[in-house]
Amino acid sequence: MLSFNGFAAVDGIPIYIQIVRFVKRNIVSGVTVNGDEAPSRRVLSALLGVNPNTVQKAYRILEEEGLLSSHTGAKSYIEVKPESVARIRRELLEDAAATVVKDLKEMGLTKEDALALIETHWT
Amino acid sequence: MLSFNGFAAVDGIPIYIQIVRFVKRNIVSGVTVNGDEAPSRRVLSALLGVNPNTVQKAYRILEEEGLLSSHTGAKSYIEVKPESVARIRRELLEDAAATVVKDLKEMGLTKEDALALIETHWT
DNA sequence: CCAACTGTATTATATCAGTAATACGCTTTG
DNA sequence: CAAAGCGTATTACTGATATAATACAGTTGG
Repeated sequence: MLSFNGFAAVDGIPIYIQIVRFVKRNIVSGVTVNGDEAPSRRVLSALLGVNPNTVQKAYRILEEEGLLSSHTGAKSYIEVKPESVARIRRELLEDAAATVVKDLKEMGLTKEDALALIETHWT
Repeated sequence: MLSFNGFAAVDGIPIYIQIVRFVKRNIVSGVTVNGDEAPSRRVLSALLGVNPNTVQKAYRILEEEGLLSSHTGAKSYIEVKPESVARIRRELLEDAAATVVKDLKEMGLTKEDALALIETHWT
């Protein structure tokens, strides 16, 4: 079962986007694998304290990206094809790297400053 | 004059928040210093292609944080007290570091993976 | 079988970000 | 002084996010 342990919503970013990202990251990390059962819309919405429609919005995006298989009446399952993982992994890493590099450079940090910062903040 | 060269808005995050962050980062980096003239609401809004009210929202926040001095009819100026810089610097760095560490760990990266990623993406 | 659960759809409402148009009073500059 | 530019305020509108209440059809387990 796909677990949402460790999911902590940040405000300012739409919840459904955060759900999508969380699932993608867990696929990339290998925590979530092909065939994993996804919690139902109703169950997850109750767990996260959001509306079922918000979860549905996230699930629909995952389905459109070929990462989730849904059929009326039946449970939903994570669907991970190897090529998807490579694509998503590249996508997420590029994005995270580009963002942090842009942010830290804008603050005038050198590469060494940046590396040291990550080093000391890695828990 | 406070320059917005290098400002590139990302979608998904409110523009006024991005303006505030951009100014703060430029203060932290020393590019923007005490007494720098800020572009008027109308000029900056035209430059960024957004509504004057959006810029006003950002400027109001900067003013409330003691980083901008505005008076009806007159130009606005950046107001940087040394203690502000230290505070903002700490604030922004902690935030950037915490975010990237959280993101990369969620994708299953080790500290070494993360450092290598930053290293190769630093331009 | 059938009740419980599933995915899916619809409609209504509230809030917020951002746009748009306009107005007013103050400061600065030629 | 007067015009241009400035900060500030107000109102109305759109679109996106999210909630809420239902409803319906398909699947599944006891």
